[in-house]
Amino acid sequence: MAAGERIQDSLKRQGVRLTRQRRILLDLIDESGEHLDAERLYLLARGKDPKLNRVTVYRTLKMLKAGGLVDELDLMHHAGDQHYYETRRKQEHAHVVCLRCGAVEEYFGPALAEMRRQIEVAFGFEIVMARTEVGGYCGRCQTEMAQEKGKGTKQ
Amino acid sequence: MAAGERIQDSLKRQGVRLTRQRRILLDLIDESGEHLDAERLYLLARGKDPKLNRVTVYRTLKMLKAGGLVDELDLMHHAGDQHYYETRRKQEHAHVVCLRCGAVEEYFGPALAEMRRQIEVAFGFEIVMARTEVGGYCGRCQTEMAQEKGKGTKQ
DNA sequence: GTTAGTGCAAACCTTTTGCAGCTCT
DNA sequence: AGAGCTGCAAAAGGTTTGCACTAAC
Repeated sequence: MAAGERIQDSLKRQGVRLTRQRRILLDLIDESGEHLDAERLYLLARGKDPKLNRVTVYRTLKMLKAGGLVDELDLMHHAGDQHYYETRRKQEHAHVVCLRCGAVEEYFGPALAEMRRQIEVAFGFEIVMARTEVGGYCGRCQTEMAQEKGKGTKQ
Repeated sequence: MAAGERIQDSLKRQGVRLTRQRRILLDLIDESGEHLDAERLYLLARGKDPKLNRVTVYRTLKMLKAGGLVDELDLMHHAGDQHYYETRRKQEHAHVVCLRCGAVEEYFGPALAEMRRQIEVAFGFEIVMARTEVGGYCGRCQTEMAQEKGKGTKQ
C-alpha cells in the first residue's frame, strides 16, 4: 500500500468492487480515531445506511485483514472477546490498555522495531504482522485505586 | 509466586481448594510443552478422568488467569479464536507464529524488557501483563513456498 | 451481461451461567 | 458441617455460511 493512500484507493487498485456499503465502512475506518470492533462499526454504519447488514461488516473486515489493509487487535480482551481493527497506515505501535478504565494508549518507541529486527535475524523469520499489547493500570487509575484503598480500610 | 514453584503449590498457599479435577488440569499445564487451548486441555484431562467436564476446564483456566498464574495467548488466531495458556513461570517472551505451518517459536531477547521499561516510564503505567505475538513465515515454509511457486508457473 | 457482493436466516464455535448435588478441608 | 467446586443443560457472545437476489463493472 502506498504511504498515505486511503484504503479505498488501495482496493480500487486491486480491482475490488467498491460498493456503497464498502464505501461507508471504509470511510468510517479511515476516519475513526478509535479502535473499532465489528459491532461498533456496524452501529456507526447503520447511521449512514440503516439497511446495511452486520454480516457485510464482518465480510468487509475479513477481506481487509486478509489483504493486509487493517490490523486486528484484541486490546487484552478487556471488554470481551471481540476484535478491534485499525488501518495499517500508521507506524507500527504497541497498544497499552488500562484494565480498570479501558483507556488505550499507543507506544511508538524504537524497541518495537528493534525486536522485529532481532526476531527476523534470530529465526530467519519473515514477519507479516506483529502485535504487542500491554495490560495494566494507567496513572490516573493508580491514583484512584490508592484513594479507594484508603477509604476501604476506614469503613 | 515463588520462582520454580508449581502452580499447585501456589494455589495451596492461597487456600484454594485442590480437587481431583484441578490436580489433573494443573499437572497437565505444568508439564505440557505445548501451548494448550481449553479444548486440547479438556481432551487430555479426559484421558485421566473421563467424567471431567469441559466447564471445569474453563473455570479452572479463568481462575488461573485471574490469579496471574497463567498467561493467555491468541497465537495470532492462527487456528481459530480460541485462547491458549501457559504457566507464568518462564521468563517473559514473545510468540512467533508461522502462519503457514502453525509452528510457534519463543523469543526471549532484551528488546522486550526494554520496551516494557519504556512504556512504564513514558506513560507512568503499571504493567500487569504484556503480550507480543508475531505472525509470518518460518524459514522452512519460506523455502517450501518458493519451490511451490516454481512448480506453479510451469503448470 | 457477468460475477462479485449483499441481506437474511440459520448455524457455528468458544465460552459463560444457573442450579442441584457432591467433596474437600 | 459448610463453603467451595463440579457436572449438566442451557444460553450467551462473537463470527461464519448457504442461498437467492442485487448491483458494480
